[in-house]
Amino acid sequence: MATIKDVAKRAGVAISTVSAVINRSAPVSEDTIARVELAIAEIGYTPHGAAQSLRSGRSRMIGLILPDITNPHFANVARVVESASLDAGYMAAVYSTSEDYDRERQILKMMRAHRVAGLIIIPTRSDAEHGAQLRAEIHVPTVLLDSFVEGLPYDVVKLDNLMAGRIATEYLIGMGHRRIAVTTGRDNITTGEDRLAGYLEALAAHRIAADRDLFLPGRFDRDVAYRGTLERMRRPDRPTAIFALSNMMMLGVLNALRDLGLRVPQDVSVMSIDDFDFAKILNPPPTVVAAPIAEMAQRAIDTLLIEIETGKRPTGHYTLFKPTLIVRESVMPASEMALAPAP
Amino acid sequence: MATIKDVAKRAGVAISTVSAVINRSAPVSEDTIARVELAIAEIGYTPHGAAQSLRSGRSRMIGLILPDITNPHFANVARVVESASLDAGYMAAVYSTSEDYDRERQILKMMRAHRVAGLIIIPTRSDAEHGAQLRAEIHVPTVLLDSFVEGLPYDVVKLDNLMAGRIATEYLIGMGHRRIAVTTGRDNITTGEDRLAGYLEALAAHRIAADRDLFLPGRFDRDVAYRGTLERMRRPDRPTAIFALSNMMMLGVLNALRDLGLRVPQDVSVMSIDDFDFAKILNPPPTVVAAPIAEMAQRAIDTLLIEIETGKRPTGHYTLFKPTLIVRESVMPASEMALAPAP
DNA sequence: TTGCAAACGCGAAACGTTTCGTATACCTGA
DNA sequence: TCAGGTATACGAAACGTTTCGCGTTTGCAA
Repeated sequence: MATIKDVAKRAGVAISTVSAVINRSAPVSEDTIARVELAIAEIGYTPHGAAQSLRSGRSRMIGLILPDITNPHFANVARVVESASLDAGYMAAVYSTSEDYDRERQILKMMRAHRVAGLIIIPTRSDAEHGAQLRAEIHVPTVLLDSFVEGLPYDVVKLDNLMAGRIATEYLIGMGHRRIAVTTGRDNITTGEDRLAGYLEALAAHRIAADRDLFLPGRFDRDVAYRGTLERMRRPDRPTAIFALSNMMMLGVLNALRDLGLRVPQDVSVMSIDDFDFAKILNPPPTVVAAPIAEMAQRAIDTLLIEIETGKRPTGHYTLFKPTLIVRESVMPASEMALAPAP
Repeated sequence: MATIKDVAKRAGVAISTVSAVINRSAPVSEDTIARVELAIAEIGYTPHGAAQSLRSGRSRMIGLILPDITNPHFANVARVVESASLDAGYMAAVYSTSEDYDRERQILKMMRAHRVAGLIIIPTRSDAEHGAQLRAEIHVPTVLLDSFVEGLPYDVVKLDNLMAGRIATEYLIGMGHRRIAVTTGRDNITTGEDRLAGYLEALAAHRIAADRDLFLPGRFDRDVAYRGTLERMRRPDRPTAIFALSNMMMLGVLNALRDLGLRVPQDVSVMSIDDFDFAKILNPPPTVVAAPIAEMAQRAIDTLLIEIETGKRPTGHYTLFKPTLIVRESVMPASEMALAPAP
């Protein structure tokens, strides 16, 4: 491969001059610039990234760590981050943790080995212990996306999850539902906790007693939500609506309902948080509270790039995005529901 | 950050000895190994990837270039590649082209700048012109996944698309369908061409005349397939079944059918190629011909890593994977279909 | 004409590794 | 005892850049 030396020789200038042209880092005459650029084009020279980052101490790589690229929500994030970083001249490395701590450590180690310039993390746990671990392993500008981790001084970009939970529940209540089941998230992850808090707030505002018998285990996992729904819906005192705290869990809920022979929304209304592309073609298309994923991801990468390029310390600042209610067909007024006999 | 020099000082050995320990590249006494490893652990040293690749000429990075990470098919590929490369000590950079040639060039340039050790490409065009372009821009071991590009000497890992098209069509014919519409792919992409060829082969084997009026434009795009289906199904002589050549197109077909008030499979049977996770919860769950995506991706990355590590020239070899028929509920015997009046 | 600043270009050091030729110490067999 | 081999450790060069301190040239004012 051609090196800067080859370019210099061909253009008849010093290596340092070529460097100055490439980086526009020192005044060079028009004439010389032209000669150098011609030489670069002629021999098809591309600067050696490793050499650049070694010498300059800046790496032009960023990392994106998320739970699972296979989840459309995260795939959308990846898409935006990837695209924005490419335009900014950075190479993005995307990794899925599968919510496995060892995997996460392995990934962080790799990021460290490659001296990434910055990191965007969608954490899978929010507790202080995990925060301490992360803090010990990360030494670059970092932005937390979607959720947050206690005791970490990084900037945070997330949805107003409390509000999302409240909006969804309010809508269900407004449709006359009183027995609203909810698939819960996981301990130590604020996303779920906040959404659940929003649910409880809405209930309280309408003087509806919260009933722990309507909490279905979910863990943000489709299969767990599936089993939880199956189990609960077979028991008496069935809820008239189910509120899934995430899109994956909604899929599990829908699946379970289908297997039970329960129709949506005639037998049970369903709604969830976080829209996704395929939602529209589900049957029925689900009513959801949607997050502006693309804008959030864009904000995260913008924030990160600014931090990297200015060397500015993170503010530890929250950016909260507002959710939107998207009404489709998976919820019907409680009064109109079929008086289906329990199976 | 700690450097190898710090480790050497702390362990009381030469830099080259530390290097030998890290890479197991030269005999070092047990005793020294222990001292060095202790020092590494104590100061939390991680080798500087850029320095390593600069000096050694090997980069421990690979690139995965695909059309769109947001498509579950490709997300699954990414997952496998990412995971396997991590375990092999490589960092994977995943990029979506959006089937945009300028984007692809930009990505390739970035890959070149970072001197990736190898590339896995899911091409968006198969023609010789594109092949020549790629060939000019790629100078590292490369594996072509899913499709292939004319005139490129790289190894290819793909589905037996002809067979997939044949199996799907045979199944439909076996269910008594004679007027089978097909959403076509795109020019210059063998994946679609081969699947279509399989369709035609099956028709011919059963002495059913192919009818160009049953070819719906698809371009592997959901929206195009949507519009194509809408347009065709409004005209007389409707097909009794639609064969979508990819999962995304199937989504478009389903969507169109839904908007037309046509039931699946009572009014039209639908099937497609390439299963995906959400398929199971669609209503009805679609009958598909599935590709073993994970195994294919695994094979691609394995092949690539071998090529990289052994420096072996690519064989230009095809690895063809066999598709599997998965019968679910979107196809019914033509004889049992509702005699729905045209809307 | 002279002096000085600005503009431009150069050379060499340094970034953190790997690699290779060489040095040292020890052991073996004659 | 000594030559020669083996095992281990060392030092320095090199990878392709960026950066910085210096020269040289040029333009302009006095």
